[in-house]
Amino acid sequence: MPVPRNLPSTERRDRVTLRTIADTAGVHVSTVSRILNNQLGGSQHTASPETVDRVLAVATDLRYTPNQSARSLRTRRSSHIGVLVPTLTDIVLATIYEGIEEAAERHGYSTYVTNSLDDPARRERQTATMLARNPDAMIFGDAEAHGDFLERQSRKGVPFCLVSRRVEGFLSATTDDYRGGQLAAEHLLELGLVQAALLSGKPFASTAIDRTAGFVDTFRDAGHPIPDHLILYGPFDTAGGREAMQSILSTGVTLDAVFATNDFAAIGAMGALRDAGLVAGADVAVIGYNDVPLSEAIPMPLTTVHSAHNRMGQEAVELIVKLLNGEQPTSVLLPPTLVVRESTLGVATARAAAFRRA
Amino acid sequence: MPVPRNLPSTERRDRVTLRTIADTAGVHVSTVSRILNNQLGGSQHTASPETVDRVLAVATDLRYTPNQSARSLRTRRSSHIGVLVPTLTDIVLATIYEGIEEAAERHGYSTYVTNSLDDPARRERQTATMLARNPDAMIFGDAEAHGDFLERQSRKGVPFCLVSRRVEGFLSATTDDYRGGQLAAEHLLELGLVQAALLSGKPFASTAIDRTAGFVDTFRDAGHPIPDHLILYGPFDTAGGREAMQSILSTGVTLDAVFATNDFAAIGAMGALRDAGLVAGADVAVIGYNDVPLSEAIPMPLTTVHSAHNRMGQEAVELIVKLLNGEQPTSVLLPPTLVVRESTLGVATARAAAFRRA
DNA sequence: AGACTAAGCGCAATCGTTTGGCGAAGTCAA
DNA sequence: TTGACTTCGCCAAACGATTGCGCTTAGTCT
Repeated sequence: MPVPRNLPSTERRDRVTLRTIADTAGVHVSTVSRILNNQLGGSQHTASPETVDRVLAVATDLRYTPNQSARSLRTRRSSHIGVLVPTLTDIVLATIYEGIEEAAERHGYSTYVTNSLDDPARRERQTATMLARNPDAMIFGDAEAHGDFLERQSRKGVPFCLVSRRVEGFLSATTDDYRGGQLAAEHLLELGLVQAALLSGKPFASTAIDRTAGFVDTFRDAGHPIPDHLILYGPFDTAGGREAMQSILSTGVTLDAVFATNDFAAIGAMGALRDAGLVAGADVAVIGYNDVPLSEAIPMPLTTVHSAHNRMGQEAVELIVKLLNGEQPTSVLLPPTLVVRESTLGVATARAAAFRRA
Repeated sequence: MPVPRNLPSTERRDRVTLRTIADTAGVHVSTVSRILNNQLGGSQHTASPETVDRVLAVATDLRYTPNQSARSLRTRRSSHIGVLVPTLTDIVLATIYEGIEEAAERHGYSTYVTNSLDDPARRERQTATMLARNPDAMIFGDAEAHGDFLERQSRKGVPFCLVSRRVEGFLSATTDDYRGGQLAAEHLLELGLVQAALLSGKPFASTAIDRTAGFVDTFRDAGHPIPDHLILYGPFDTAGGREAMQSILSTGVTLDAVFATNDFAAIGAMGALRDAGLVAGADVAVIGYNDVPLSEAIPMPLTTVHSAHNRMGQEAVELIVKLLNGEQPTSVLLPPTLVVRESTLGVATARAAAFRRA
């Protein structure tokens, strides 16, 4: 193998600073600074058009890039936004983060992200680390419904907003998870399915809480209340969803439908149904949440509730930008939509067929 | 809804700087600086034990956190590492990034990440943005086998290393993908399966190239060369894997096995087999790559090649740290392992049964 | 012609840290 | 007592950018 070529260079990279530009353009450093910054909103301190052109030419010629450290030392603004999410290995959060990044870049901010794994101690540590980097603002994707973390955070003077999960009284960009739960429930009820089990999520996350409430309320109002023992909480991934479903099935209940507050749990549940000799989509309708790419690509495409995750991330940044501009934005609540696929469509048909046969 | 409480605070946050500490401890600012930094490697400039204690006490008392901007303005070191990946929504890259983050934090570096989407123009832009933030080093997870990007990058004086994908002549932390391809092939050959199709990945990524080569070479050497028309390239996710498999099946070939260079493509392929009335794992063995969590949780658990993604990320950072310490590290190549699950185990048995019946 | 205005630009302080250099005091030996 | 060293800590100059203030000069008004 040849010698790697990407070693640190010893040669002193001749840095181009305001001074360099000032000297070659024959003006003072402060003039250059003003020209480079006011470019758009030329208000107070202007320079003659010729000077502006000359300086701009020199700047682009020398490929000037401002030293962010110097700039933020002086201005006390960093143009950084710190982002905290439960984990980036969850495609939903990763997608939200992509949206955040896109919007941040558009507004001239750069972001850095870390994951709290929903562990309070870790969250404290990560937040402290982020604050040490002097972000102009922060975005929390891992807010918990209870606890005083956000209270304390809001006393630190760094503005922030929430994304994905909301908490009453704090600015947030989320989707209407209660409505999402309703959509799922209405769909099942329209199909005539009334015996439902529910795989909820983390009990401290508004996403799980709201989706569950929307679903449960709708079933109750329709006259088909869901008994408590058919509602399971937990951090469900595919394996977790499978186990949860198994434990429900092991009680011997008869089910028409299962609603899981995330697609991976739903996929796991489908596995458990299969293990039990039931056909997901024919014997039991399965409905998930999030509409991850996988859910339409699996052998039994999954009915699910779609949310605009990328968009949500972008909205969070828009809120932050408004906040930083001194405006008083209000929380954003995006509408979810139902995506109907095979995993819920076969059951009614199968029932009808069975009925006819009988 | 109550008024959001996370608005920017107007109150001037009284910053505690070296000066604050110096004043309350009754020493000079430079003394404080030295004490806080030399703490470990007290070499030239020492302070008396009493002074050290006093200053340290004051510092922790006032909860001093150094101003990174000022520090990096002065030292020309940012303690930042820039990371570029194809996309964070791929769980493999997200896991690698988590490893990067862990190791970076351990070494006192912080990271920021963006995704290039494997788009050359975007890669250039993102890299420029990152460089403007003066990283001490960079990590590229989206290296392409050809092109002069890395060549040009190495002239910019910012050290870097590659992760996930390797390129001859550049420092990298990867797994032995050629070996991984071999493992997959050997497994199938041992099961007596000789008619294989191959869903390769992006033709410019060393991961796809090497895995493919390892697999193809092994089959060739065993006397069962794989015809070109059974090797498909493309950026395959689940849907893509499904389509690719369909197109192969539509040619009417008989297959013993399919090897996909990523698990999602493999899952898609299983779907296509099912559509064609074939049972994955019984009629056709399916083997994937990466061992993502989903692969063991699906109804037909997937045989796959496991790589230590988190570890790989950490190794990349270790390389960077060595580089920054002036050492000349050599590339890291982690060994993959084969994880055998049901998707390859039923075929031989089914054959034997069929044979007995005949 | 004198006074006043405003455009155009330079001056210098400042943000918080780091670090080479230097001075004062203490230690030790001769 | 003196000279040679240490030890401990202060001084001040950077790093690169921003910004309030004030100095020119040219143009306008009376």
